[in-house]
Amino acid sequence: MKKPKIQAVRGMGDIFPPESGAWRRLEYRAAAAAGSYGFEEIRTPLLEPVELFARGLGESSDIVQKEMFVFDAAGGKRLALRPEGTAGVVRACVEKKNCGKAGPLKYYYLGPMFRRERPQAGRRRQFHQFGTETLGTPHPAADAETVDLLTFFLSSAGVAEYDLALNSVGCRECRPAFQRALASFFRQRSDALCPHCRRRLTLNVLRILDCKNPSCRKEASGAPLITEHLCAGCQTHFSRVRNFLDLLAIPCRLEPRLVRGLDYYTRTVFEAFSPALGAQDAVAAGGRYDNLVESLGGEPSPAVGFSAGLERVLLAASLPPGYLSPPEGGVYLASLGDEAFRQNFILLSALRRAGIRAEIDFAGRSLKAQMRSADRFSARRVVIRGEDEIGRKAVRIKDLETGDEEEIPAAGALSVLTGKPAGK
RNA sequence: GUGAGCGUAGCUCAGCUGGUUAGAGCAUCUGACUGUGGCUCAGAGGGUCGGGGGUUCGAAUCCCCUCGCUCACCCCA
Repeated sequence: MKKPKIQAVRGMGDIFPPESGAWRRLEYRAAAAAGSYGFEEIRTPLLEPVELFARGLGESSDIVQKEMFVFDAAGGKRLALRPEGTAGVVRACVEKKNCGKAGPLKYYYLGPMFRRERPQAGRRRQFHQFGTETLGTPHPAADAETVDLLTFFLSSAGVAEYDLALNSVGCRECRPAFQRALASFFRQRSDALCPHCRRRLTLNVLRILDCKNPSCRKEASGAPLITEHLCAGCQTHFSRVRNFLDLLAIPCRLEPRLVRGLDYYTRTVFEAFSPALGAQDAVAAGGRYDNLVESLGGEPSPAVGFSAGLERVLLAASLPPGYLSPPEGGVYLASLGDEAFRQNFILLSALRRAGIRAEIDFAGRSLKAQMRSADRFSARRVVIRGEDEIGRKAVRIKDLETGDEEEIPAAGALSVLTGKPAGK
């Protein structure tokens, strides 16, 4: 280590094969699932003005307070790497002034997010999320559709075991009263709360509910429940969402203490946990955000969405055998001598352009070494070409599975190997 | 941001209480009557023991600092 070597940024690792293959397949399944539910892809920038997230996620949220990568751009602008996907999608839609004017907008996104946290199992600084947003409908069926898609995606990705929790956090009509009730409840018991939660008393009472501190937990178990303080509208909405989920026979657990980290959620919230995951066990989460569009400057427009952490999906998935197996098949071209290499090089390109996986040795090594390479390449057949074959205007083709070998005219090699008649 | 554990060949690791040229398996390369794979056998290359400093006659082994990784707290997907 003479020269200081350049290393990847903490929490932002590389993905090599064969894992990269698993990623591609996972992303394909996500896109396919979203597609069949009527969502189309939206791609938004990785960089946004910090104010978007500050306003969108809530100034008091941990993400905004300490987890964003922020940069000073030329012209005094402050930019942030997106820590989540929803704010950007909403910003894009508001900017195009098309927030569900004619029916709901349904978009899915897939890509990297950035949060400056200490890496651990299932948590990276650059991680990847797949999510959907449905803008412009207050209908409870939209909530159910989102949850349905989430469960379909998880099972199609190989996540068999998970716990789906559902709750309603009310709206701006009924939540304040509940928060007051909760605050006065906990204030009477503040001695039993951890220091964090004592601060939460004034900052964000709701979060005391999902504190992991045993003592806080104990107190929280006797706390008033949001579900008993919902206004009529929220109550109806919640029960209709549950009805739709029942119709689809989606198993979920009502969790009156489920709270989300982002401030923009209203009414429905849900979260999927995997027992295979470790400390960071949330594999996907989401909910309704009826006020976000408005608070980002758009016409008031109710919306609902979810997002799944793909690293965690991969960790929680039981991958089918062969999921990580390397590619195989195709042709390996072995050459003996420069002229043989040149002729093989031409054939190589033609094979590849015909869609056949093909490889050649650049190093001019022994035939034995090239055969070994062919085997490692998992080729099905090897083209052998040396001085002898060139003299006869032929090539030898060896089948690596059967060991059979035959000599054919060089001119016919391409059509034999592609299985297509010559001249095509 | 806090805490704990760990950093030895490309990979997985061994190196007891500090002591001769730092090892193994896998991988790679070469060879086994000189143009033929997968098995076997033989051999080779590859490490400033994360980096820096210190203790010592002597350190991969002890101490300090630093960088990195991992897990957990926090929080979240």
